[in-house]
Amino acid sequence: MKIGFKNIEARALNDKDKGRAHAVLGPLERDVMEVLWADDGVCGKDVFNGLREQREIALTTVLTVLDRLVKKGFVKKDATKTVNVFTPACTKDEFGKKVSAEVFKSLFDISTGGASASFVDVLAKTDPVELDRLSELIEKKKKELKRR
Amino acid sequence: MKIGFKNIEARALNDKDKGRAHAVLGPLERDVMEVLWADDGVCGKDVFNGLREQREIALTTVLTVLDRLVKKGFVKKDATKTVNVFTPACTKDEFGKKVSAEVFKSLFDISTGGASASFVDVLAKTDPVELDRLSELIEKKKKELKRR
DNA sequence: TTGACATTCTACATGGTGTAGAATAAACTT
DNA sequence: AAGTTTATTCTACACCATGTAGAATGTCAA
Repeated sequence: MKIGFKNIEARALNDKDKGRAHAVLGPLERDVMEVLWADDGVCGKDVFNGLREQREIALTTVLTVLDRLVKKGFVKKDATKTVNVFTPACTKDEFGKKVSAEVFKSLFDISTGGASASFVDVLAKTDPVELDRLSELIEKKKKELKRR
Repeated sequence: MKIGFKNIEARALNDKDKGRAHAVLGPLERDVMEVLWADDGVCGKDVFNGLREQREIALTTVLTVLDRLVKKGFVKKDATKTVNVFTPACTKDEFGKKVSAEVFKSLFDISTGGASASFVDVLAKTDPVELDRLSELIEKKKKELKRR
C-alpha cells in the first residue's frame, strides 16, 4: 500500500484558491447580476422590485448583496446621484470568461481529458450550434500558437 | 429603469444546486482523492501518512474527511477486512467528467460563448496538445448528432 | 483481561451566503 | 426649521460546507 504524491505536489503549487476552487457567486448574487445585466443602470430598489416577483425578499437583503457584489468587484456603484446606481463591472460574457477561466484551471488540474470530453458533451446538449463556433475558436487558437 | 427576467427564470428552472453552483470538493478532500487515485486500495492510515508529509494533520481528520467522501459517494469503503480499505468510486478521469459536467452547466447558464472562448484559452495555456484532441472530440460529436 | 490499535462520535472554528431589522442619513414637504 | 418620508449603512444572526481533532468506543491478539 504505497502512496504516490505527484499530483498532490503538483496541485499544491498553483493552489491559490483559499478553499472553494470554483465557487463564484451564490444563487441570489447571480440573480442580482442577471438583473443588472438585463437592464443596466438600475438602483437598489429596481433590483429589489425585480427579484421580488420571483421570490419573497427584503429590500435590505438586496442592498446587502449588492454591496457585497461591489466589494467583490463584480458591480460598480455610482453614489453621486440622489439614488445610488449600480452597474455590472463587466458584461455577462466577460464575466462568463473570467469565471470560466478560474474554473477551467481547477478542472484541468483534475483531468484535462475528462474536462474536454465533458465540455463537448454538455455543450452539445446545451447548444449544439455552438460546436461549430468552438471549432473555429480552436482553429484560430492553433494558428495563433503557430505564429509564435 | 425597467427590468428583464428571462435569464432569471431560465436559471430558476434547472437550479438544483442548493447554493454553491460548482463547489465540489475542498482542498483537503481533493488531496485525499489524489492519494486514493494515486494508489488504490489504501487504508485510512496510509492516506494519513501520505498527507502528513505535505501538511501537519491528525489521523482523525483524515478519517473524517474520508468518511465524508464516502457519504458523498466519491469513495467506497470496504469494512469487511480488519482495517477499512478505501477506494475511489470512479477514476480520476470519470470524476473529472462528472464534476466538469456540473460546472459546465452552470457556466453555460452564464454565457455559452464566454465559456467556450475561455475554455480554448485556458486549454491552450495548460496543454496545447489537447487542442487537437478537442477538435477530434467535436468532429465525433457532430457526426453523432447527425446520425440521429 | 489488558493493551494496542482502529473507528466512530461529537464538537468546535471558519468563512461565504442569505437574510433582514435597527440605526442613521439624506431629501423632501409644509 | 421641524417633521416626514425615503435611502443607505450597520449590525447581526442562521445555515452550511469544510477543516480540524479529542474523546469515546470497539476490536483483536497476547
